[in-house]
Amino acid sequence: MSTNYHANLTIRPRSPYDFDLSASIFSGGEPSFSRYESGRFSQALRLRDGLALSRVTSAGEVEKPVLKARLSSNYPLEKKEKDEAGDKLSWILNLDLDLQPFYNAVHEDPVLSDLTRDLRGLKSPRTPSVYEALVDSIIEQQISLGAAHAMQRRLVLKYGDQLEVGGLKIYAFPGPGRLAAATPEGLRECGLSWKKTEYVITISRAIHEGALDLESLSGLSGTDEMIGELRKLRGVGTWTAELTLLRGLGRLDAFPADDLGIRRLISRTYSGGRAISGEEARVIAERWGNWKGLSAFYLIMAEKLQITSSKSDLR
DNA sequence: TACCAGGTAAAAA
DNA sequence: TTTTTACATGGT
Repeated sequence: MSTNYHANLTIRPRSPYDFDLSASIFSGGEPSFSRYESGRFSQALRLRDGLALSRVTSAGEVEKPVLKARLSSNYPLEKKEKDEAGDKLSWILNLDLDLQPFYNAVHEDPVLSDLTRDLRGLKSPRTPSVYEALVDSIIEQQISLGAAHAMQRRLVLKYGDQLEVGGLKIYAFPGPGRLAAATPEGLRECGLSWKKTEYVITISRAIHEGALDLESLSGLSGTDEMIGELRKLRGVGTWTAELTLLRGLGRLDAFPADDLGIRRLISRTYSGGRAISGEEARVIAERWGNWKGLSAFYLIMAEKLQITSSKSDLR
């Protein structure tokens, strides 16, 4: 039996920001670590002294966004912890992102100018760590997203850090130390192929032993340089590196051109349905300048939400 | 029942 | 050097 502590927090995202639209990417997620449902986003946060559950709702509007967060944990949540949780949530939801330069940059593009109007205030989320984005991306290689999500869920439930708060068990994605100590057989039970268990354990050990520091990647100057560093890791190709930078670091110029889903979307919207190669996708994406990755995210969300652009074949 | 799905490394040619 | 092939599971 543990006492639970609570705290409330107000966060002011940079305008414009559509919380419900942006958080809807977490619909159908796992309630015990990351989920959006009925206007509320629940996320387990790893704070310096332990885990906390955050529950976030909107208290404002797209042009004047205000978020209210309620924190729960098994240790007192003072100002320090509240500030820390606020920083983590701002990171995960990308609340400080200024969308205006993106909207200006794609203004001339017939498809995206429609989407930036229909999806105004949409910001792409980030994983709490680069490490989490990398492990997720490795798991997602080649197989369907549904299969990958089932494996990621099993991995978090099995290896993640746990906290029981208010009768609910919450989980944070395991740190490198936990998976460095995992066995191939243990990860294999989560559904990963033998090869992927080897990639994940090797990378986790390198981080745990101090030979690799993914979280300092942001210190490098450019996206291409970061992709080069990530590609040195066994099991990490261009696609995995780009997806990791986009989701884990919020490098919105990183563009996974080889991605099957993205190629399909660009084919439908910009090539009249003709199948295109990764290289062709890369050429088309050049028009989005340094906003290629966020542009891809807008196309993906438009498909997910069945938003059609009158100037494209999207349907 | 097959077959495909947000790739990658190793084997074969 | 370039081209196949094995891999794993969930949905259709």
